[in-house]
Parts: sequence; structure tokens; C-alpha cells
Amino acid sequence: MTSPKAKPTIYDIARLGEASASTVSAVLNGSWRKRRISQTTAERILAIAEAQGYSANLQARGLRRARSGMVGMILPVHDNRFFADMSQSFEAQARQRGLCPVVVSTLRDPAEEARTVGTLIAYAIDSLFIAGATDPAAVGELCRAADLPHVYVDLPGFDAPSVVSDNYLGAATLTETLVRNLAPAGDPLRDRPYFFGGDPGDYATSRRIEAFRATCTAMLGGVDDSQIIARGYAPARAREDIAALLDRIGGLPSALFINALTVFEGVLSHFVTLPAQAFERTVIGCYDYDPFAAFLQFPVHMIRQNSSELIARAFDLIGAEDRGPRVIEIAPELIAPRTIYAGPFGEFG
Amino acid sequence: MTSPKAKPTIYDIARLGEASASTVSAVLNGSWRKRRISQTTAERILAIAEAQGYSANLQARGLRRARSGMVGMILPVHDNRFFADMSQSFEAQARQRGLCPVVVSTLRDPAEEARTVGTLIAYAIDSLFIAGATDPAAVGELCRAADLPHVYVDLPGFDAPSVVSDNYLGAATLTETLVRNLAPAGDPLRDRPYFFGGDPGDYATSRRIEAFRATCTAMLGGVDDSQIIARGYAPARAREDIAALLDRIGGLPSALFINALTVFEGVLSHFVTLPAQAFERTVIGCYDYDPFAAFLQFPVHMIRQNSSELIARAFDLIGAEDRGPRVIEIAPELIAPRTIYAGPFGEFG
DNA sequence: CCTTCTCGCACAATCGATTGCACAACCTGC
DNA sequence: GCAGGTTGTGCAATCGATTGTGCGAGAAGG
Repeated sequence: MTSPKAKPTIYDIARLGEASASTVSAVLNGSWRKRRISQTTAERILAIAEAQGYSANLQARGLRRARSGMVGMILPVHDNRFFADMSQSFEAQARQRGLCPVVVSTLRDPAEEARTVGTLIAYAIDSLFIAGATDPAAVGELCRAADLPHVYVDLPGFDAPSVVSDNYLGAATLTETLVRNLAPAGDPLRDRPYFFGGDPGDYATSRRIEAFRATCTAMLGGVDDSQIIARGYAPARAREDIAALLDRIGGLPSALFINALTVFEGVLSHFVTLPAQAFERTVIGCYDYDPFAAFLQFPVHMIRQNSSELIARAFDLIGAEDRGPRVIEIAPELIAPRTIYAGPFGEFG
Repeated sequence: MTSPKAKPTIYDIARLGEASASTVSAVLNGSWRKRRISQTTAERILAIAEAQGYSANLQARGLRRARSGMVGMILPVHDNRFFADMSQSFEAQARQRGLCPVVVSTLRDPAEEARTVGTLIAYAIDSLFIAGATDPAAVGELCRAADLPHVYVDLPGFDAPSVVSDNYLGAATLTETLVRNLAPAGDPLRDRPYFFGGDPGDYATSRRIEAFRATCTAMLGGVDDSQIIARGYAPARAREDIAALLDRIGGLPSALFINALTVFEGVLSHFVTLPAQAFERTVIGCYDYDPFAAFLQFPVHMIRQNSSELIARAFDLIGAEDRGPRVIEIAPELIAPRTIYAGPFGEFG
């Protein structure tokens, strides 16, 4: 209403305040003490700016400063509780630091990753959080070429610091829980834990498989390669593969380690075709947590990664002077079946 | 590797290509035909740019053009399947149009909404999608003052076009389904459908309550105000309120209409404390869909909003010349219990 | 051979903010 | 009364791209 035409600029304010643009600029961006602008002048300018509803043109500022005040984060998908929580944490913490969060999903597509990072660089983001890239090396190289501070989250990078959850610990814990709760049905093929989903080529999955193998070996005397099925994250793929598995071993295994929520979603779409009794002698575990998945027809043990902590440590690393590669591991948490995680203080944080 | 120092600018390319910056600019942004640059020159410049790994400084471009090439979307939260799907659709469609999507959550906080929109405006976004604002009028006013094209999604606005899902239809369908599946237990207080969660002050909730009332009246002869509990979206609040409700009516109602996923999450956190038999004579419905929620211990009828279509129509409206207020309604879809929605072609779209 | 176009491109202003530097006025001490 | 210091502010260049306009050279036409 007050604005007759368009957004006022520092020149407009300068005219109204009978000062120069540089003075106005200094006052409005807080650097006025350093420039020895008098308190009186500062207050006058401030009042006018307020009255005019001034807000800086962030593109102009960004151009001059060669940084935009935006922090980027790329992740595979949004529609998955783990990544959604990451977005949420990332946004909250970015804003707390006065930065504008920009989170973009790249659909596990290396080409899209490169394109997106290129775009973010073109907008002069101040730093980039890489959470789940299919080709982290390529992304890292782009960042290095652009001299862009970056940090890997949930996967380790070799050219910059990383914060990952302790996949080995989490998977070992989950596997151990499954084995302990395993109720044999008398069928050798089905009475073993199966590891299902994910990409053995990525760090997290490979660590989890290691832990799965080690735990099975320690507790059950061994594992067979046929107990490990990991051909991607796509729900559709998971549906096919789980059907094939059940077909092969003649029913549900007595323990199933599902490696991600998207995989679980696909698995579920097959499970819905099964009768309720099919689930009576099986125990399911899923790496990653979802509140609804915790209350399914059958018990599901879940591993909850501490996304808020992951992000917090990543911000610390980005802020640190040492840009060298190093890996910080954060312990995830086992969530028992039929348990709704409601934040550290029960407040649904 | 090829880059010795920093990002090349059009001036660098101009020097290398023995042309002027304006020529380079025209070539690189595609307007060179209009400026009658010869094909030969264009190709030469293009080759050099490619070799140098040139990419435009989008802040500079944005400053000059007074638009950034970014489209914004604000939504309440990310960690909820409905909004996550919206993000996903929004990103995909924005990129398809050559725009850079920026989606930000505002946590149902009017102050945060205003701040965020202010920031987005300061970055000169080209347009804004308002998906779930607590104070839509305030947001709209900010957009109008900045002359920013905007569209409301999932809630109607009075100063710009809107795309909403047909809340009345969806809620009527869901209520009808609940009533049809209702299995009375002989207790008058419990043998009625209850509407639970949301904010009666917002459009969607009020429409849904209308439909709930109308359907109950038509099918059961009436509703009592005590059957409608809507005190917000927060899970923690929902947990308290559902506990109070069960306490008041002496157990689970035979039909429960849950008004949002976040509410459901809170409800679930109370349900986990209940024995399995408690769910034997109840039918649950939830407005909004989540694949895991579809496979809980008890049957859940869900309404799935077509987020992809909502976004598509919103983009149409933003693109249209007519900026006036009007509302387009998109029909949502009922998802039967134990059904995993896997996209229009079963591909987990 | 002298206009009049048309081509193909370069000049220079501009977007809005930031920032190194200059400078006038005033103050201080000798 | 003057060198030297401090204060408060303005000037102008700059960030990297876009774009209205001008201009020389060659072609076309008479």
C-alpha cells in the first residue's frame, strides 16, 4: 500500500535522507560503525529505510560480494522420511545462521547432480552440503573447480570433510537384533537373515553389508552371498526383487534387513498381496526410520539416523578453517517396533 | 583441472575470441540471431566458452534483468509425505521449465512465512507458489507489494489464482467410506465417526468438516459438535487430544477421520500404547496418503491428493496472462487400506 | 560513381549494492 | 597559529551480465 511503485533502492533512501548511497549502504548493512558514520545519521537513514519498506537487493549484493548468502544442499529425493528430516534440519540450522537454505533433489541421477551443482554454483552459493550423491567424486570436482566449500553428509568424500552416520554400528546393531528375534520355522533357506536393497557400490550400503556379514558370521556361523540382494533403491525394482526372493526361498525369510525406506516402500507394495499369516514368523528391520513404518502389521525394528546432529556437525565443519578430508561418524539409534520417535524431549522435534 | 584460477566471465571469453563482451553475451544467451551475429562468430565464441568451462554468473544476469530465474515455493513442513510429494513435483516441473526451484518450509509460523517470503523477494524470484501458509493474506500482500506473480496451492487466496484439491469431495468420500465400514460395538458414544485434527480456521479443514458434517447427517441422521476435535496439526498436541478423546468416550471410536499426516503421527504415538485388540472394532481414515500408513495394524482408508496435478495446474496459472483470483479444484483419490499407491502407471511415480 | 540498405559487430550505460580512498572540518597540543 | 590526528561523509570504481544505439564496410540500385 505504502509503496507507490517498486522496491526502493539505496539511492532512493539516499535522496530522501540527504546522504550518499555509500552512507546508506553502510548504515543498512551494519558496517556503519567501521565507516565512522555518526549515530544520528545512522538513525535517520534507518528510520527512512524502515518507512519506505526497504530491503536490499540480494542479487546486487551477491554480485558485488561474490557470494550470495545462500547455502545449498543436494539430496536424492524428498519423499522419504530420512531425507525429509535432513531438509528440515538443514533449513532450521541454515536460517539460524542467517543464511538462505536451498535444497534440491537430484533423483540419484549423476547428470542431474552435475547440472544442479552447476546451477547452484552459478548462483554463487556460499557452500554446499552433499547429502547422497550417486557420483560424489564428480560433484566434489565441480566444487573444487569453483573453489566452493563443501561437506559430505551421509557419505564420505575424499576431497573435503564428511559427516556420516556410523553405518557399521547401525547395521551391526540391527542385524544382531534381527538374529536375536529370529524365530526359525524349520526351513533352512528361510531361517536366515536376508539383506535387501541399496547399491553395493555406495559407501553406506557397503559398510552395512560388511556389518551384516560380520554379525551373521559371529552369531550364526556364516552368510551366503545369496542372502544379500542389493540392486538399487527404486521401489519398483525392490518390488520385483522381493517377489523373486520370496519365490526362490518359498516364503518370507524369518529375518529381513531392508536397507532404505524407498526399498521398504517397494517391498511393502508386494507384501500387501500376502495374507496376514505370512508375517507370523518373520522379523523385519529397516535401516532408516519412519513413524508409520514403525507400526505396521508385523514388527519392524528401525535404525534412526540423527539427521539434526549430522547437519549440525556438517555446519561446524564448513565453518572450520581446515578444509581437508576427514570423516566424523555419528551413532544412529535403534528404534524398537511399535515405537514412535518423538524427538529427544518427546516433543516431536 | 583446466581452470587455472576462477570462473571465466564474458570478458575473458571476449578477449580470447577477439570479440566484444556484448557479442559474447548475445551468443551465450541465445539472443545472437536477433542481434545479427554471424554463425561463424557464434560458433567460435561457443567453442571457446565451452573450452573455458564458462557458465554465466546468474546473479549478474538477475541483477540486470530484475529477475533471477528462480521460482519459490513455501510449505509448512518437509517431513510429511504430502508436502514432500509436492516438493518433488514442484522441483521436477520447475526444472522442466528451465527454472531453479527453491522450496522453503515455514513451520506454520506466520512470522517465518513473512520473513521467508521477504527473503525470496529480495533474491528476485520470478514467482511464488504458496502451499500451505498460516496467514495467506499477509503473504499475498507481500507478493502484491513486490509485484510478484504468485499462486496458491492447496489453499485458496483472494488476490491471485489458486489450485486446491477438492476437499469437500475428498472428505465426503472418506467419511462415507468410514460410515459404510463402521462396525458398531453397542456403545452410543463410540459408535460414531469422529473428525480429528487440523485447524478449523484454515480453508481445507473447514471444507472437510463441512463435508464430514453433511455426510454424517445424510447417512446417520446427525452429528454432534463433540464429534469434531480440531486443535491444530502438531503431533504432540494430537497425542494429548486423542488420549483425552479415548478417555472421554471410553475407548476407540468405531470410525475416526484423521485430518492430516502430522496429526496421524501424533495419534499413532498414543496408539502404540494400546493393546492390539483395541483396534478390532475401529475403522480409520486419513486425509492424505502415506505408503507406510496404508499398511498399519488396522485398516486405514486414505485420501491421496494429486500433488503432481496440483503443481502442473499451478504452473499453468502462473504462466497465464490473467492474474485474477479464481479457484481450480482437483479431485483427490481414495486409497483403500493395504494398498500401496505406485503412481499412475504402477511405476512409483 | 554516388546513395541507400543491410550486415555484423562494438560502445557505453545500466542493474543495486559494496568499498578503497580522498577530503573537509574540527580538535589537540605546542 | 600550525602540524598532525580524528570524524563523518562523499566519490567513483567495481562486480558480470544485458541491451539500446551507433558505425564502418560491403552490396545493391540508379
